[in-house]
Amino acid sequence: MEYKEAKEKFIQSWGVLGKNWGINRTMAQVHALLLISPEALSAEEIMAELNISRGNANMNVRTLIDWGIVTKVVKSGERKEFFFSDKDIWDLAKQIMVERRKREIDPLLKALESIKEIEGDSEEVKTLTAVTQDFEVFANKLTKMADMAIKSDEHWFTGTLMKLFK
Amino acid sequence: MEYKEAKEKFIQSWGVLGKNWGINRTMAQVHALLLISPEALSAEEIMAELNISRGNANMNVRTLIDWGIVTKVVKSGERKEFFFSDKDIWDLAKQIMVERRKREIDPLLKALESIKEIEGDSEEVKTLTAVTQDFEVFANKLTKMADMAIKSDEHWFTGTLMKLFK
DNA sequence: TTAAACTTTCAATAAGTATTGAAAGTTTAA
DNA sequence: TTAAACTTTCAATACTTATTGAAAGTTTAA
Repeated sequence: MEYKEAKEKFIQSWGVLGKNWGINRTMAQVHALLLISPEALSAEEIMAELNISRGNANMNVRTLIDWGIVTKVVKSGERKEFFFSDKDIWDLAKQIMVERRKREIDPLLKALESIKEIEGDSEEVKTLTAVTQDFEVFANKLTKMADMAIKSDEHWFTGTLMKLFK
Repeated sequence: MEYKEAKEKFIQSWGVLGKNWGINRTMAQVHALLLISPEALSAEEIMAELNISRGNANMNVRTLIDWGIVTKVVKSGERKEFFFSDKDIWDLAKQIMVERRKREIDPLLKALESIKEIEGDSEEVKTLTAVTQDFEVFANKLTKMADMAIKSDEHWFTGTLMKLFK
């Protein structure tokens, strides 16, 4: 397979993946492009590679920077900004976990917490209470796992945990 | 808090959660409603509770059945169908894992597999190869974890794994 | 059979999201 | 300063996805 074809396939696949997981397709593609680029790229280069407008490129790059998975790079002698993505897939997964947890899980748990004390003792109340509490326990376990994974310096995921599978 | 308020809060939260994870909001809400209902509900009841049309209710219930997280129930003496969702949050998580893996991860891994052998030895080719292979390893590990979790009869998640955290 | 009770489909349309591109804003070199 | 080089914003618009509701399809009791 030629490089060009492989590159396009990778960017396209990453875009689909992102989309399925609630990330804007273009944002995922910009990220894919930076991920496979040995050197940092300028806005112009991103625009050209992905055939997107300046505004679109800017907006998505900025969001990736907010998420902490892309960094601005200044090159001496160059006026424009360049963008680079760390190539460590584990660091990437960690960042995404932190981000999504902050934006989604934490607010959800807060909402569930407030539901906890319902008045009454009908079957309906019992069911809602049970489901809510079960889910809370489940979500807290996931959060704990993620926390541990995120905080560990060594790659817990591929270390401690994976030993279980041999 | 009153039951009605708590119920609405739960359904609304579940909808937002679903949306963030690539699941249609209404489908998530239908599921939430069935999850907290002690008894199976009819299409009519779902329509009334969520203020949605017959077509919409039917379509989303059917998708939930396809996903294996909702079942049809027949009540003797009743002509219409009723719908019920298992209340075990772990079974639910398992089903969702199976579903999403089948639809998303497997095709992605297949695509990455095909990228593996690129021609050339430039920096660009090296980077693309490295990123692809790293990701493949990572995804395979996640898949393996999910597999193990899914296949285990006892609740591996809350058993074996959780002992690590104590 | 048949007709009432129900479920499913699907074209039209509403609602939600992403993208563009030009104008406004900012930074830098001279 | 100023103006060129660049970045950011945002209203207009294109694109995508979800929803409706009425018509078509199916099942069941008599």
